[in-house]
Amino acid sequence: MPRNKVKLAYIENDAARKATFNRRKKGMLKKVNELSTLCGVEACVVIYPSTSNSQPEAWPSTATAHRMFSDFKALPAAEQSNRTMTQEDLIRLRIAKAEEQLKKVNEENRKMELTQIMFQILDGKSLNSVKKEDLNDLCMLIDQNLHGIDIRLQMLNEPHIL
Amino acid sequence: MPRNKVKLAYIENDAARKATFNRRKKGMLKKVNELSTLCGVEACVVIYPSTSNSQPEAWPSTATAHRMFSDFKALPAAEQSNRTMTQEDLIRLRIAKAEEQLKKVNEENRKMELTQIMFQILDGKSLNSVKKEDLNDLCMLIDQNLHGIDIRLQMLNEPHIL
DNA sequence: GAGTCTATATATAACAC
DNA sequence: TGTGTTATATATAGACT
Repeated sequence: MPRNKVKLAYIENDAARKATFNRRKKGMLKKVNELSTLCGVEACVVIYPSTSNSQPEAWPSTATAHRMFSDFKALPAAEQSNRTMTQEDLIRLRIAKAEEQLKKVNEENRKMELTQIMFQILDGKSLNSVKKEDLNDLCMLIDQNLHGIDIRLQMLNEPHIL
Repeated sequence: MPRNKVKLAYIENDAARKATFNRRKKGMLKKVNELSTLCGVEACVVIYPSTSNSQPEAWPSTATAHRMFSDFKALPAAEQSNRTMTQEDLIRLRIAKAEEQLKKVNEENRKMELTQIMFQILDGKSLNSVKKEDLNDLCMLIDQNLHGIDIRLQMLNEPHIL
């Protein structure tokens, strides 16, 4: 914007994009803090650098996100006069969607956990150390992975497929 | 900051604070979107107005949160745990927000329903037609209303209170 | 309240180191 | 990479509608 007006589009140049990211991240967080201070609200920002492999960044902190959630539960129910059934339906829809997301997160976590256990076993760890409740799920996961390996072997044996 | 330089502190004046909140919220979200577009990152903001009884607000949309989660899947296992907690916290925050709204809607609907029944009875409708499960709540509501009437009668009888 | 206006405070792109 | 400098684009406080 200064010196040159910048087109609002993804910056292809790596160095320029990184520089802009750092500059603007700083500026944006300052804005968030000002809003927070001036207006007496709690604000929380999370950035996921989807193209790089760096960690997601959260402000002011992950702990704050936690606390915001706890505080929320303590809120007194306020008077709302215009609520309708239609609105209730919409809210239920939102809850359902969010719960679905939550389920996905949990499933993904479970899969990660089991994958790690699988690799530990492939690396020589004793099966005795695996929790009983993990074994069944682990079998399924290993089956899935074996299937992938199987397909690759087929492709190696039949190079014309490639 | 323009016209006058504003001191970075909580704005006591209600109207001014509300106006500033709306103005700056808009500006801040624009900054977040620009950062997102220019640098190819996913960003998410939650604002929790701790002093008022309004609901927390989240940006950008549910759809974006979905996509953020999908991107997240592709990351190596070691980096997952940190990200997951933040993501999960945000989703839980949204669920809590929606559930709180839902509770309000239900309470309000229930109260309106009972109030209608109460007026129908005052209008001569038989008590036999009232559902068993409504009777208890109805009594409480009527008690509340009678209490209000009682106080008004007292005030009429003792005008010096006014 | 929600817009519009306008003077001024800030944010920041390019450059240089 | 991370600074600092500077010219310019933006954001926005207060006033008015």
